Amino acid sequence: MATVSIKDVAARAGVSPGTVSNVLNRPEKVAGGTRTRVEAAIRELGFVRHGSASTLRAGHSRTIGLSVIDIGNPFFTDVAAGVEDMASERGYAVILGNSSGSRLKEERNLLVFAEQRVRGVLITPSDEDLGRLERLRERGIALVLVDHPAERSSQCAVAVNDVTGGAMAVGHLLRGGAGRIGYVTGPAAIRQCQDRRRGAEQALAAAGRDPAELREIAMPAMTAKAGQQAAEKLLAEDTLPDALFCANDLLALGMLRGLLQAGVRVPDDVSLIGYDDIDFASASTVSLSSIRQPTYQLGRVATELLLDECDNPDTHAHQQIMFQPDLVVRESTR
Amino acid sequence: MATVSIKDVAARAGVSPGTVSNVLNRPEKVAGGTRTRVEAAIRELGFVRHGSASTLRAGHSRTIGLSVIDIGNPFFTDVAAGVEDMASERGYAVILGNSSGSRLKEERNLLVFAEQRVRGVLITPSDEDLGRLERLRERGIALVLVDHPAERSSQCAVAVNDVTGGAMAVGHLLRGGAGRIGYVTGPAAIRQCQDRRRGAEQALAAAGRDPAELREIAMPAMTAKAGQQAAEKLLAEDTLPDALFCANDLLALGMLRGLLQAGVRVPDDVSLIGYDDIDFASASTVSLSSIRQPTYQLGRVATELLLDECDNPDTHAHQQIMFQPDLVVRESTR
DNA sequence: TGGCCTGATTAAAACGTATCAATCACAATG
DNA sequence: CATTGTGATTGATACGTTTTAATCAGGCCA
Repeated sequence: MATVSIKDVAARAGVSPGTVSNVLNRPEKVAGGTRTRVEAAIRELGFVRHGSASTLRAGHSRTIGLSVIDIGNPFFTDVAAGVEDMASERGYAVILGNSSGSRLKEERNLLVFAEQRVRGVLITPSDEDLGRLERLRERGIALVLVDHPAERSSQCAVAVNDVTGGAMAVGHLLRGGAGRIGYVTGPAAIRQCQDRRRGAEQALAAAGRDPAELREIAMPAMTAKAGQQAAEKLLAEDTLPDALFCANDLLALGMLRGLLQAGVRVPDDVSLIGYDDIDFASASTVSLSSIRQPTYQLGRVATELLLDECDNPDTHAHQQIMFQPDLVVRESTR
Repeated sequence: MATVSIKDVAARAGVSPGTVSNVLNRPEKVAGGTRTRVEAAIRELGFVRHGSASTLRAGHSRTIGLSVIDIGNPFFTDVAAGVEDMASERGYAVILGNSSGSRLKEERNLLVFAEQRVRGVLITPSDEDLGRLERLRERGIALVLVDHPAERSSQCAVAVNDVTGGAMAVGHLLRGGAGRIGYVTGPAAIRQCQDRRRGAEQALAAAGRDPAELREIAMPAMTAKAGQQAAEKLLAEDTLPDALFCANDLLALGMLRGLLQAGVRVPDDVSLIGYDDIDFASASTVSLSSIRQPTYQLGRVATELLLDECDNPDTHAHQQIMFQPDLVVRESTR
């Protein structure tokens, strides 16, 4: 209750409040003797700076906002870990917002961020309408898009090349001698699904095949359950494809289970590759080939860009960073 | 840049700043006509309340701190989702801190929370020394322990009964006719591991067996990889146990893979049960029996308790809530 | 000795809001 | 009509910090 303020510290150390503020913010400006005296007073009184007062006066805070689509998804969890680590290294706190893919919740998160006067916002937008994000920048809030390419060069963005990833996956299947290839994907609205399909088609074209050959099986969700349903769908048909590319590992794991239970051998009868390389990809009974993304790194770099923009607004050059994914070959592909 | 304040709104609506503040905080106190006029002005000017100024003046914020041990663990992710949902329903923002099991990082998180003058803190403590948490309460910051039983009745806590869970798991194995039972666990310092073992021993005793029969295989980590290593360890011996209880699902999935690859049939040769019922438990090739915990609910209830303590500090009665886990029987056990 | 410079310290103002006592308008009551 | 009461609104103040200009104490040089 008895909240101890900078004044109490000043009184105890026999200096003025301004000096205490200086040892807090520009220690080099204050003489050695007084500094140690003030630091002692701080320790003795258990003073901790009132962040809100500081923010109010200084005009900016030491927090950033992070808005993700689904905190339950291991992909975003890894990103968040990267963000949190980098932010905490630089003395920033992270306010977490989960949009659950809902535009309404995303708006609400952004409002909270604005109220808190966060220094900047990291966001994986829940849809393609980015106009409203521009309004943030007008308020002086820095912005970095995460796992989404920039629309214009006047903003920062970090992403992983999903087209390349799709091409890697299907290229690998083709090198394994695959004939008919299926693409098991999620909702058409999801950009990542589209990009990965484009990559798959490019790989087919590069191999002198007709991209239209790619057989698409679209599911309403990207979960293991949906993957198993996709398997049932395929098994009800006359012939199976030689190889399957799943738009994420959850779909692939469900598919794997569905196939194995029906007596289909993986990879002997059907090759199978996923995307994301989540932990469980390597732990499944037939370990899963997949496309690895530098997820944690994505979070770290995005945060670094954001803080750079905050700390050096004039010299800061907006960057659009595109990471490249990696092919991870395991047992599920020939 | 041109940040619009409550004064600008007041000028536009032709009222005093105090009235605008009332519209914001106690709309029922202000006459209908002026209220709509003020609300219009707010909308037209794009005013958003300055959270820091509000916090500074009011003496308390609309944020809570959440400190977890490992944001990469699906268990904590689910908890965080529950926290985030409940907090956002009640108009609170969540500041996330990841301690990574490091005491130092935990301290740093708590400092950040204190600076931000969070209304309360939700924490899964990284070790058993809870004394320092008391100091938070002295600062007037509410506190709820998450997934950790309270030490005294003067604090709130929510947890899941790990002893019961352990007993459920081993009881189920015994009913399936298991003779020799193994317990695959993590570091001894982890309270959950100890509690689950105690439950397992109780189940043995209740069946008229000697608790000392329980064969313990301790691993340094609780990951799928560690689970597979545990399998190798077991397979190197003369005889396998009839049944295995793993302290979490990651260990169990690794164990499952190790056993199946060695040609051991599950559940025909060995029954296997895990703990946590993570998503992937049901998606593995032989779906995994497990102990389900109300994880998301844990986060929601913890947040509810915390906000109750914040909003009704006088009538608030500290509660220690202990949830009960559920047995989920799938294919991996007889 | 007087003037000037430098580095350290201080005093005071400002940030945007919430709160509380005071004021106001006006209707109801005696 | 005078009084009281009620509900709506206002004005002023304080919250804890940062920042800027001003002050101060010495040291240096002429």
